[in-house]
Amino acid sequence: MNSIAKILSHAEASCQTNGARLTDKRKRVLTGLLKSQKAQSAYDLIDYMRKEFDEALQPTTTYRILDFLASENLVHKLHLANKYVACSHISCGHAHEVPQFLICDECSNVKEIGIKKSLINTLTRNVEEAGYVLQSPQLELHCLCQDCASKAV
Amino acid sequence: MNSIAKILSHAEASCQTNGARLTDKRKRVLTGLLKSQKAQSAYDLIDYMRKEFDEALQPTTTYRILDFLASENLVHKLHLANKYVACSHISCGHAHEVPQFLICDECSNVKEIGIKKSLINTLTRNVEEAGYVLQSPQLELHCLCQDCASKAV
DNA sequence: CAATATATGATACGTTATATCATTTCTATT
DNA sequence: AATAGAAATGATATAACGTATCATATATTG
Ligand SMILES: [Zn+2]
Ligand SMILES: [Zn+2]
Ligand SMILES: [Zn+2]
Ligand SMILES: [Zn+2]
Repeated sequence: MNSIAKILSHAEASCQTNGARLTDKRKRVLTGLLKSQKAQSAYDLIDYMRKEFDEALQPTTTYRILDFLASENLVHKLHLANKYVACSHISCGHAHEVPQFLICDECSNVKEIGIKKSLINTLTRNVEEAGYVLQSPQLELHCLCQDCASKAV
Repeated sequence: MNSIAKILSHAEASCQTNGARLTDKRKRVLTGLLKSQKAQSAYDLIDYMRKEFDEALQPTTTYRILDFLASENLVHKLHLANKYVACSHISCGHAHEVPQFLICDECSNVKEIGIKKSLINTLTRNVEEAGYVLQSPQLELHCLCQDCASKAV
């Protein structure tokens, strides 16, 4: 079983646990995002799906499916870049932690890393001191990836 | 001298130091953002300026002016919310630090606080461990403000 | 004043996202 | 299997966000 098939079967199991339906269409969109190996805007993804899989998606459908996949933690929405990226940890088994995204400003490469507990604590404390309540500690950071950083020298 | 006039004179001085021109139009846009007391999208601001000051702004002009004000650190762009907010520290005198924004998901209220050095260090270390280079440590966090949090109980 | 740089006006267009209503597919119950 | 209700998808239109381009006006400098 290749890697994508394995991820899909994990995704399917995870949805089943939550009483959610990973339909064929949703599965194909997820597969597209996985194969593309990068963050894509909804419209990027529409183009990609048409070119690579000859599948016509409308904006409405695409956003709906991406929202669904995000609600199942199979896909993450990067608010900073207006893009969507497949979760890097679908087949890990463990519960999904709060993600932290490193977004390359040059090439849109995205790395998903876990946030350290201590950092979340510090953040939460900062926010509380300011009288606010933290809703989601998901972080998105403007970065350069290794490749682009080395080129930029 | 009322508070806004005071802020504007600081802003003017700051621009002069940088060899930048705070034109009348730019000053009026900054005044609008200051008076509105909250984060606004470019189009929100266009509406606001028309209603409150009977000033017609085109999108192009508005974005240009907002970009200018942001480059002078008089206004900050919130990438997460696609909104702009007047800097809270224009008349502080001290050099502008890397800001951290607490954005109320309910009412769009924004609080600007400084990032603690230790937090920046931790972030930078995390990013380096992942092989990336941090471009800007500006943080934008989904929160609830005090008012909205108390209502939500 | 003339030459240059900076700022603004005006029009069009491209991208991103949602609203709305119709149709199809799935699920559960009889 | 038939039916009814829920969930998913299709289709069309439109709203919201942002930029490209070229023309005009204003400020700065020599
Ligand atoms: Zn993930
Ligand atoms: Zn890169
Ligand atoms: Zn500021
Ligand atoms: Zn609020």
